[in-house]
Amino acid sequence: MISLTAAQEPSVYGQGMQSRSPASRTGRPRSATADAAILAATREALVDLGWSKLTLGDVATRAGVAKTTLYRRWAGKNELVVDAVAELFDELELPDRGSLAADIEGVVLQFATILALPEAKSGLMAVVAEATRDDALRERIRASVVDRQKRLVLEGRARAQARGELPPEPDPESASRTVDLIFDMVAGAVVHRTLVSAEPADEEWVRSFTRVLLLGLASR
Amino acid sequence: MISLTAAQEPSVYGQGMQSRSPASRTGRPRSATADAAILAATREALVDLGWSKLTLGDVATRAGVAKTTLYRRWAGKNELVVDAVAELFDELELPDRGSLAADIEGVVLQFATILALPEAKSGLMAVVAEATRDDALRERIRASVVDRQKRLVLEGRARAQARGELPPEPDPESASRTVDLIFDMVAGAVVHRTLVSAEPADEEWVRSFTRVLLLGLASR
DNA sequence: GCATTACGCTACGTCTCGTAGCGAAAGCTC
DNA sequence: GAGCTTTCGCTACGAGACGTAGCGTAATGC
Repeated sequence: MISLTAAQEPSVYGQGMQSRSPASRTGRPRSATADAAILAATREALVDLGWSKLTLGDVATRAGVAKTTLYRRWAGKNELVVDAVAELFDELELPDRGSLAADIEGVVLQFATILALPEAKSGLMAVVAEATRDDALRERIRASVVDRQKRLVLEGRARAQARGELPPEPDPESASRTVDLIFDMVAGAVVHRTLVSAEPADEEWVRSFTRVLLLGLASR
Repeated sequence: MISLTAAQEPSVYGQGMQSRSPASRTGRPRSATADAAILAATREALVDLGWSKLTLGDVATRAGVAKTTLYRRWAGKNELVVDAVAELFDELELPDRGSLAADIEGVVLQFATILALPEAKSGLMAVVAEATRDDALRERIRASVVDRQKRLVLEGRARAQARGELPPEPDPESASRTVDLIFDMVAGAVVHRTLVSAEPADEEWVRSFTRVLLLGLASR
């Protein structure tokens, strides 16, 4: 994550996937410390100010860097916030609790915990809203946030099929659609519960949700 | 917040539920035409510019009113967009198609159709994001958008229980929680599918989703 | 008529934006 | 070390949006 070296040439905006090019360019390298400080400052500003009142100038001051440094690394507010929020999802993992139900409950609870953070709440939804009009931004979100979640669904699904808890799907086409459906149901429900209903997705709720989801998937 | 007229009398910001006070105040009444023009212009601007680049000055120009008129009626961008988007959900209704599955599919499809509109996509999520830091705004969204959807869930549920398609729940407490759960699952899944996955919530998807949901709810 | 309120218009200070230019700092290669 | 390259902090700038104030005028009720 995070660049500091860059994509190809001098290093266009953002990080995306830095190739860690062996031909380390000449010149003064970008400060990795500054990157960390900027992203941390962005999350801090999200908590204090929220999305709409967050300004890049303020973030620069909090991070102790010049405003121009921000503009050299990120194209704008959207990209910066995506990267700042994406780091929150780094620790997301799939625990092996022995049963599909327990595994799902664990993951959903992790997701809910992250989403309960004010910096995730105000930041993530705002960039998703912006992404409706910006394909590059949506792709950035997909790569750094969504895919990481989706991988957990795939792993959990494979594990459950190995256990015999879910029927194996022969048709890869329909299997892919099923994964997409599950993913939208899980992530969507947690997001809606947390942001729109503004109620905590606590253990009790997660248990109820998991039960409905699994019963619906199993009985086919 | 702000106040140029009084607190109660004249009818504070927004329309929310204007009491249509019988004691119609003296003085020149507010133009209802202007209200409609402003909200329509707001939706138009959402389509053309998106949330972040939408300015109140531009909306005023599109609507053919003075900028000051906007500020006299709405506290800011958030409130204005909520009202503009809320009108899109006016036509939401629960069709009686004979079975619970068909009813749900109908409602979900209606919801998905509205959410596919660019003015709904970019506007709704943005205000939801802002509402994480503004209780009054969240309440405004709840009253003008969410509750209208939730009522459909309640109606559909009652109808299904009358048909015997769902077990009646004796405990009102747990019944309420179940409705909340269903609501978060339905609305959340559609929103996530449309905005994050950026795939259309078409008939095929809605059928798959409804089947999983109903199987999960019925087998208890 | 008179009081009251809404409207359109203009003008204003303030803030943020995003960029440009500069000298200094920090790496690498030779 | 010398020399090259890139980044950094800093300052300054025009452009644009914000939200408000003030004015004269229009539309209602008494």
